[in-house]
Amino acid sequence: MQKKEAPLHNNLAWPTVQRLSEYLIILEQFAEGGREVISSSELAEVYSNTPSQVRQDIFRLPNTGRVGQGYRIKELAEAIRETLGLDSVTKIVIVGCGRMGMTLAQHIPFGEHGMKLCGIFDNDPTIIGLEIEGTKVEDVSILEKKVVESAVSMAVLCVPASVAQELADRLVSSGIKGILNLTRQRLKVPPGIYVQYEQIICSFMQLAYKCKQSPRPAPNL
Amino acid sequence: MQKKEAPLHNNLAWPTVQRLSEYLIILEQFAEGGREVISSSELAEVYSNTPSQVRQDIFRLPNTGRVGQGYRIKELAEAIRETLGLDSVTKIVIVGCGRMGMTLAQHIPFGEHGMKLCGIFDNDPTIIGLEIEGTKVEDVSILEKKVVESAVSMAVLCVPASVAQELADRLVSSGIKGILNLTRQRLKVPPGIYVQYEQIICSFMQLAYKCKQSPRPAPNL
DNA sequence: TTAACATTGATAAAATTTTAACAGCCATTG
DNA sequence: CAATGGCTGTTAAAATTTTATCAATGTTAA
Ligand SMILES: NC(=O)c1ccc[n+]([C@@H]2O[C@H](COP(=O)([O-])OP(=O)(O)OC[C@H]3O[C@@H](n4cnc5c(N)ncnc54)[C@H](O)[C@@H]3O)[C@@H](O)[C@H]2O)c1
Ligand SMILES: NC(=O)c1ccc[n+]([C@@H]2O[C@H](COP(=O)([O-])OP(=O)(O)OC[C@H]3O[C@@H](n4cnc5c(N)ncnc54)[C@H](O)[C@@H]3O)[C@@H](O)[C@H]2O)c1
Repeated sequence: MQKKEAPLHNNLAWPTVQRLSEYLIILEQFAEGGREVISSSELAEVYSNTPSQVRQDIFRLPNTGRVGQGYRIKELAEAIRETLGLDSVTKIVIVGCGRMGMTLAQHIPFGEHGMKLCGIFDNDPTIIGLEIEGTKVEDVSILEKKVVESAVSMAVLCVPASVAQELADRLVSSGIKGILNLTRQRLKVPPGIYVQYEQIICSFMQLAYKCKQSPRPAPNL
Repeated sequence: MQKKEAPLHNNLAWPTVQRLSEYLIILEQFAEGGREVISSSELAEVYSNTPSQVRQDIFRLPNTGRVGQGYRIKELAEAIRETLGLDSVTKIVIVGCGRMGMTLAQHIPFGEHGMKLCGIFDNDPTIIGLEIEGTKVEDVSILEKKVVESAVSMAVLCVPASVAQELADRLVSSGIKGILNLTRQRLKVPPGIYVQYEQIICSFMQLAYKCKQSPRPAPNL
């Protein structure tokens, strides 16, 4: 069975993109544990879907598995990164360094995923100047300057909702390409600029819906 | 045009559930602003989808809009909450009160969404006893006892990945129904228990993929 | 060397989700 | 009071996504 030439337009289904990003986390964990090869059924077992779906998701990726053998974990991870656009260093900035912004700065291993944190901004004088994981918090007044200078492509918004749109506008006019918006404010952006919304409370609601499907089980201590 | 009787089994499509939870956030913001009525096209404009999809999503909900008039925001919000399973108070606990756990405790308005935070647990003596937004951090050794006592139905895991599975097991054996897992550890749980995974880094990756579709625009200051 | 085995790559069928279309209803206006 | 216009509820069609299936292939063991 021959692998077809890679499709010109790597246009993946959105659900596939979502799963691929999660597979990557799983693959990295396996790799850390020293594992070299994984099969679609093992990955499906961990992810809780089917081997068929895993193969279908991986099908479009440039890298090939070995028929009968499974996938080389490192190669597969690299193929996913490349396909998602994380092959070159993706520059990002954090805007708003309160509790949330600081947690992200300290805790998300950007480097491990082909991204580089190259700026943290706030407007609170007591926060400006703090150094977090090697990055100094800067005054938000120089946001545009820094974003343009470093050709930053993505930003995370962790400011109060009331100023989110204003900062989004400033980011967009500085040439940013995508915004990860953690505030509750829905943003208006021009076409060609992408916004990804993320609300933990929504995950709770979705979980509540799942839970509603069956009654609370009895404790089993 | 007659509204059909409510379907017996309110089995919503999963993408619909996801959108409904986001509509709710939007509706709450409109309500705060004093708005009383909203049309499917206005909601679609803010959410960035189509009026048709909005109507299709709302279609199965018990509450009715007024033909020609739009939806009463409060009624619609209430219908969504009810459908998602947030009509009665859903009890939740936070497990792990480091940076992430603390941010959630302080920042997520559980009460506004039909949920009640009724416990925060950690194993660090310097953290145990702290009071966060009116809830004391307790020793994780009494986790099972408290979960059973209060009939808690959902938990958020914000502990190090290395202890995530162990704590998930303890939660499950205490009768928990759903786990919102913020750690990178994929969890094994028995059937009938639901896990919702949430990784901000995955949102970044998904955003990177969106951004890859077109080149970075020139700044426009 | 050959046969058995496990597992992918690929395709086709099934299922789900989105989009489109429009009849019917309610408020408003003259 | 009748006509108009806006917008929902509902259905059906289109598009997308998931699932099933199986030939092909490298590996291992006899
Ligand atoms: N998506 C989620 O799940 C989630 C969870 C928690 C919080 N949040 C949201 O994240 C945002 C931040 O939350 P937080 O807990 O960090 O709040 P916070 O108040 O601790 O932090 C906000 C930060 O923004 C800074 N700021 C205010 N105005 C600014 C401006 N004009 N320019 C630059 N910086 C500015 C403040 O100085 C502060 O440091 C809020 O909108 C909150 O609702 C989202
Ligand atoms: N999903 C995301 O987007 C995201 C973002 C940031 C962090 N995280 C994850 O969230 C988790 C916590 O991150 P953090 O920044 O809060 O780390 P942290 O180290 O600040 O907090 C971990 C807390 O767990 C407590 N803990 C350790 N062992 C425990 C046990 N057995 N029982 C109870 N409590 C215990 C520690 O005392 C500490 O307070 C980590 O797994 C991290 O990877 C996820």
